[in-house]
Amino acid sequence: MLAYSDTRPAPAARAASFADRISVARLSPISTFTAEAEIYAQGEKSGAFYQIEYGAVRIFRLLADGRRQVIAFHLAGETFGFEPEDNHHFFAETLVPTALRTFTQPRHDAVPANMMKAALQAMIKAQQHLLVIGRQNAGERIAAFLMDMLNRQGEHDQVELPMSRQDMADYLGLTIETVSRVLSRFRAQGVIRLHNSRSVELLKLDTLRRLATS
Amino acid sequence: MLAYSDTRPAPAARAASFADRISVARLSPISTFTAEAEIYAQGEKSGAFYQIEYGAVRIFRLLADGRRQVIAFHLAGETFGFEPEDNHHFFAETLVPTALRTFTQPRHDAVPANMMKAALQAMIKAQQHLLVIGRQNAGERIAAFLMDMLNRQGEHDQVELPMSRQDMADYLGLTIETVSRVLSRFRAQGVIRLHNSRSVELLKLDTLRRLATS
DNA sequence: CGACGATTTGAACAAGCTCAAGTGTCGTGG
DNA sequence: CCACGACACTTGAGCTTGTTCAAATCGTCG
Repeated sequence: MLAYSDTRPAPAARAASFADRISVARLSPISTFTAEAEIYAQGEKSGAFYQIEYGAVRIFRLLADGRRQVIAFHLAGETFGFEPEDNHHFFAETLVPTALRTFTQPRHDAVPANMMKAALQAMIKAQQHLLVIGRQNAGERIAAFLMDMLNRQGEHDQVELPMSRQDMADYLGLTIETVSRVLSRFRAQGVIRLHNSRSVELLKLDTLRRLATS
Repeated sequence: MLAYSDTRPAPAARAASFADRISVARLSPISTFTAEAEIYAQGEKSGAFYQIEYGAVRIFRLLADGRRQVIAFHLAGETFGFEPEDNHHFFAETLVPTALRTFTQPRHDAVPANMMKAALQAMIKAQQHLLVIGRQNAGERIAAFLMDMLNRQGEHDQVELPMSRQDMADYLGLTIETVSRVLSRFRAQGVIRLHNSRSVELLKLDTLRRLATS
């Protein structure tokens, strides 16, 4: 079993916050997935969205020649799967064993305000990520990624990575080798400590924060 | 006056489609801006969103050292300015003389479905752009950009660019020199023809399409 | 005509990629 | 309990793409 699943119980408080305000919450079924399982595929019929009870998910897109861009990672408590059309524009797969609560999208003319807000936050997040990928160098991208993961995990200086180096590389628009080299450099500089390849301790938070927002 | 404004009347049909379905449409005031004018700034109070009557707009973000990422360009008929919080996350500026219709966001619990759809489409667009910037090379990025502009302008093979090379570079995560070199290469290969630096004729659409989606 | 800003072109450089080999870790089976 | 194999990750060396810095050209406007 991956270190991630062992050390990180689902943050129940955060997980509940969204469902509480959705009237159909108690009707929503929960499905469980093994690690590396497909949740939906690009082009597939959409119509539902999902909240993660526990586990982690990657949303990504492929080019014809196999190049892959990971659009987002989602952790326990977060929601994903909103689509403007009837079909999914991306693939969604689990990283680790994962349970999802499925919500069916209202077919009415109006949409709950908190759903709108969740969608808009996903949009802002994607747009912020554009800056990282478009204008920051490898070190800055990794720093931004680590700070983002830290903020979402609520620990003081400990980050558990549910994804592989390849996933990180495909999220940050880098190669697996560059990701590895930057992490090694950070370790050599005393900026981080790697307990194992999926567990990072952030030793110099101010350095990382300065890099991330350069 | 820029060639863009001279040659491109506002596409009235498309411009009307959104406003028609918004009940407050007839109450919405219109404001006009000169070229290169600020519409709103990052951190500024938000609460309204905008539809372009005529003209064009860039949405962007800055790093401390001046690096800039253009998140999106918006043309006549399109909407922008949705925010999940009370403050703008980005800057919005006009590229050319522009008129905007301002809509005040409903403060209710529910949001019109078509507003949700517009927001989700902006999200998908940003996420698609991540793939371009994260995983495509300079030629592919320019090709994708030209095809996108073509699709939004409705012409058969003619694209008018309301933005400078610097804007294009900051949108595509490249430098101004690389943008210029790729365009020159495309011209040398007979893929495009440059009437002037802001007006492009697409001669080999299939080549561009293949590059863009490679 | 002349000047300014935008764009293009050239040459050298560097960040990150590719290809290749090495190291570590974990699960399985003897 | 230890050996083995598979796979993920790390490290190294050379190369490519796109950047940087610099200069030339173009277009527009007074």
